[in-house]
Amino acid sequence: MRGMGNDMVSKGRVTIREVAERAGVSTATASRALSGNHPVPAATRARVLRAARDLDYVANAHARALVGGGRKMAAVVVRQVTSPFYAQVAEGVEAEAADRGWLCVVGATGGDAQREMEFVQLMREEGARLVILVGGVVEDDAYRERVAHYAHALDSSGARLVLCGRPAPDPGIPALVVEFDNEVGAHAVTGHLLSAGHRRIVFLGGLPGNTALDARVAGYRAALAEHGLPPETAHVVDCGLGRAAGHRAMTELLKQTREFTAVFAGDDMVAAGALRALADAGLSVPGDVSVVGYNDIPLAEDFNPPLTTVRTPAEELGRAAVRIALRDPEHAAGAHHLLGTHIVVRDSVGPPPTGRAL
Amino acid sequence: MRGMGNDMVSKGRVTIREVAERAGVSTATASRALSGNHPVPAATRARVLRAARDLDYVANAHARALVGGGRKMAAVVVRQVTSPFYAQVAEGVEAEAADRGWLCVVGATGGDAQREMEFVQLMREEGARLVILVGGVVEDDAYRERVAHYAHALDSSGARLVLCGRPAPDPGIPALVVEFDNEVGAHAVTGHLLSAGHRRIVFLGGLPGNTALDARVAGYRAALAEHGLPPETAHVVDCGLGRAAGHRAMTELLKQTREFTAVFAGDDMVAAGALRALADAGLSVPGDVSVVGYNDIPLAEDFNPPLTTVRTPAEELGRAAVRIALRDPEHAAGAHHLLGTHIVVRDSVGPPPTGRAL
DNA sequence: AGCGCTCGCGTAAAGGTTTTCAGAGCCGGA
DNA sequence: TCCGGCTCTGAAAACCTTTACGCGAGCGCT
Repeated sequence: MRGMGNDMVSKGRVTIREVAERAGVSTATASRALSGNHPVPAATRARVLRAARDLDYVANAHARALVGGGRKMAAVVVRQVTSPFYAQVAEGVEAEAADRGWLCVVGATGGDAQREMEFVQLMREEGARLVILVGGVVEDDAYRERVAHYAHALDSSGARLVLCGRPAPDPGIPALVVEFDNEVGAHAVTGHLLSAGHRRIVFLGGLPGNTALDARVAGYRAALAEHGLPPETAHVVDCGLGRAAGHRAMTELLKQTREFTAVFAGDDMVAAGALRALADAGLSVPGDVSVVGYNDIPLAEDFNPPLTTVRTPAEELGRAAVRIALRDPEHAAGAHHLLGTHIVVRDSVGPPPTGRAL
Repeated sequence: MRGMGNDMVSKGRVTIREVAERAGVSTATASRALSGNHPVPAATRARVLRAARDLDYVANAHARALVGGGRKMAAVVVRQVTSPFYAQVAEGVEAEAADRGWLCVVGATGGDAQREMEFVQLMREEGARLVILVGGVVEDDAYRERVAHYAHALDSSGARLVLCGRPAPDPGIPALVVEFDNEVGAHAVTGHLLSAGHRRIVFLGGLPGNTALDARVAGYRAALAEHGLPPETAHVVDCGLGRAAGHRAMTELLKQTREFTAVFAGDDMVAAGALRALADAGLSVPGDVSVVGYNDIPLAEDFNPPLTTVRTPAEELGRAAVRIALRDPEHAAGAHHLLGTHIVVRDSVGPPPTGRAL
């Protein structure tokens, strides 16, 4: 009926017992032949494999995990999968996991702490051995407590917790941190604007308490200071992230002042919104205003103009997270890894318009 | 030491036995109280729940799945997670799955049939009850055979297979199809160009054998024909998908001819590449050439100019896939569902330049 | 020839949960 | 008073695989 050979059992899954029976061995031998955990004579092995193929045998991962105590599964938790940056990180995790035959499950929280907790709980039930929490977050007491709870809970069942782009947990908390060096990236790109001659640079997209953004702001301020500019030169607009926020904040800013020649957007999506707002206001980039972004999302080179930005190799971040977590079994707990970034120069930065530079 | 209360067991996971013991009931009663599958007096129930909370009990999903025969898990398979369209579909699946307490795992194939097969096999082992294959594909014999194999294999263990944006399988194959009506979408957007006055419209991004693209081409041709234009008016460039392909093909085309006033890109990423190529050639959009895309990816409104395109609600596609698969248990096998699309008008279409319209 | 070692393989236990079956206690009706 | 039926609960089986243990046979060495 199914057209798949006369050996198909019509109901229920075929188990290792049936394979063993058909191969004329015990389930123990069949298991050894199939899993390769224990040597088995070639002839026997071939007979078992043959039987398994004939019956279209599929091992039951649950039974296997039950006795084996755990399973090869990694979980990656992001705010939303559709954000280009998070998608790249998730892809990195998935790729690195797949390379080692691990399964990768993704959870989206939408930024909701409740959903994050539920998902971590679910991962505990599922026996995930690696949970990777991705994305900046504002660091308050509730957050610290939550992470401490995750870390201990996962640790007690032998699983690892990795924080990507999140603040380091309190000392003693068994979690790893892998992130980009936001401060040097921001420093570099601010320096790029400074050496193009800009002196009045506004930072668009601050989010006080969010350690990733705070670090970028710090790098921005440091670069300004190193150029001998007084601290009050710094102008940080705390509008948060995302295209809509960038658009709104830029529009608003233009109403208040035009006393700036460059914009450092905290994120490429913010830059996208800002670029549109500038265009709507009849300003040309980089003729009237120069703009830089952060993260180098895949479409940044198609912005108008192509965006000068800081490349944060997001996929590599994901890969590094699983690699590091799986490498140093015990030693690494509490370790803090920083990944390098580099600036990519495109067409959105030019000299400041004459007469407006300081 | 852990600071989490004096009831923490230091080694190993706490099982339902320990919960039962502490609550003074049997494991059967504990299970009933915890899972809610069977009524239990409020007092007993409270005692069990209390014990579980005190011990930080976490159910073992494997044991549960082992006895329950399967588990609430959906798998979504895409070419790559970083493609905006696929990411949105995956997000839809994840969201709909999460709404029902299901787990969602994603697999990326990179377009490799081998990896697709391995992943489906893995899902069989894991006991996924729903596998969703997303994304157009060129339909050859090997493909049809592969899908037939997946469908039968999954069906025999009671799992469902959903094809999103893929060709319908041969009749009798137990798989559902959910996709957008590419033909009417393409028809509509072509009509939009026609009523703006364009007569020489080139379709950029054909991929013969890919049913999704073929359908768009068909809609494009049909709209042309309905306007009384001779068939040879149609000009399809088979460059495939992606930003790079669009850029290359557009650059190439401009070298050969400028006898067109509008471009219908088979996909927004192709449009992104084409827009850049047009800008590089010094052509203005929509002044010299009008451009439309397909899919309405999130950044389409930030293209230069904002892109008129066809909105294919990708997240809804993902949600619909799981909803439909889970709704009609038996009846739906082989069903073919079409989701509507609509055109979204932005600034990339204008009247053809005077003297060049037919 | 005899001893001991290795190899191959089968038996059985273990892993944690759900569920079936049945027993116990209780209430109400006859 | 007795019995039917209902509610609550516990013992035990079942789900499928892996692995520790042990046994028998074969082989090489003395």
